[in-house]
Amino acid sequence: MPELPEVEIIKQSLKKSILYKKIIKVLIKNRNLRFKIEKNLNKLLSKKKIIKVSRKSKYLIIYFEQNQFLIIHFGMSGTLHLVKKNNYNKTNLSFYNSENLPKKHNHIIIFFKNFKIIYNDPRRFGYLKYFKSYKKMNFFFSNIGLEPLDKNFNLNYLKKIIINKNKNIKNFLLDQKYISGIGNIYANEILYYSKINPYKNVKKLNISDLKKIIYFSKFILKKAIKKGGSTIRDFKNTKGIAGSFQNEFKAYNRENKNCLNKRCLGKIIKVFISNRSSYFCKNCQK
DNA sequence: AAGAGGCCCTGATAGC
DNA sequence: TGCTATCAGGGCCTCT
Repeated sequence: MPELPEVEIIKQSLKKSILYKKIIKVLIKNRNLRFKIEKNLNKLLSKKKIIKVSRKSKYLIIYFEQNQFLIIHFGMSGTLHLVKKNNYNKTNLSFYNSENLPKKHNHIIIFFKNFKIIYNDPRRFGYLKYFKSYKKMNFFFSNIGLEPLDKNFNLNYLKKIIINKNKNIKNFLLDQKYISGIGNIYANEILYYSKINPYKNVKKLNISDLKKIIYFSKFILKKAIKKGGSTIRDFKNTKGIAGSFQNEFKAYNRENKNCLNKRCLGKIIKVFISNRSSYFCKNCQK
């Protein structure tokens, strides 16, 4: 569930529980995520107090005292589970209730006084990374583009980044070094709302196209956040917060369904662009 | 040297 | 208590 809106939702719910709390210890059950997890993560994080929880595009960032940082990227299947020590006492603390905790793939466990946080990730495309200075973290982030919710994500920025690029707009929206935070779901939705064909080369986009992309990427991401993100795979055994934006998809996952634009008689088709499924209406997306 | 595709990995589902 | 192929919310790495 991890595009920008989903990570934002994780951030918001996590923040309430861990802000100003001290980590007791970190247990690494499997270091082999996308990148090998630092062996001494426990040593680095034990007794550290969390002073801020934030997000940058699809990354969750935890700030500690003494200028230290932990980022979490969720890959395709990463989730965080918050489990109270006494799990009979159910409170709002839980992001996912402990009884819905997956049995497998609980790779990293971070212990606090009265609860623990578990990083679960079946496919292991996600990872946690520690930085010992803001400068180092900043360097790590130096090659990702602005996210659409950034106030500087405007016409000038878009004009600047598409210069001399030879790429279709679908791939361009997914390329984190130009625009960050958008994943496959929201790329499809943004192009549908903007009425732009995913195959259209960015060279051929006119000013009106660019304006629509700016407007609708902000609009859709904000709306998705408001709806708690999108939950594609059914978390059947989870009573935790599930998103509802999937109920509002206009293009994604709607193959052969009617186009929802007024007066359009087209159907949504599914194609593969660079191995990622793309859904669009040929009729209105030109 | 920008851009396309392969690949990392597990699990769910469809079709046989 | 079937087996196999395909697909999934991401992005790094290699090759051209």
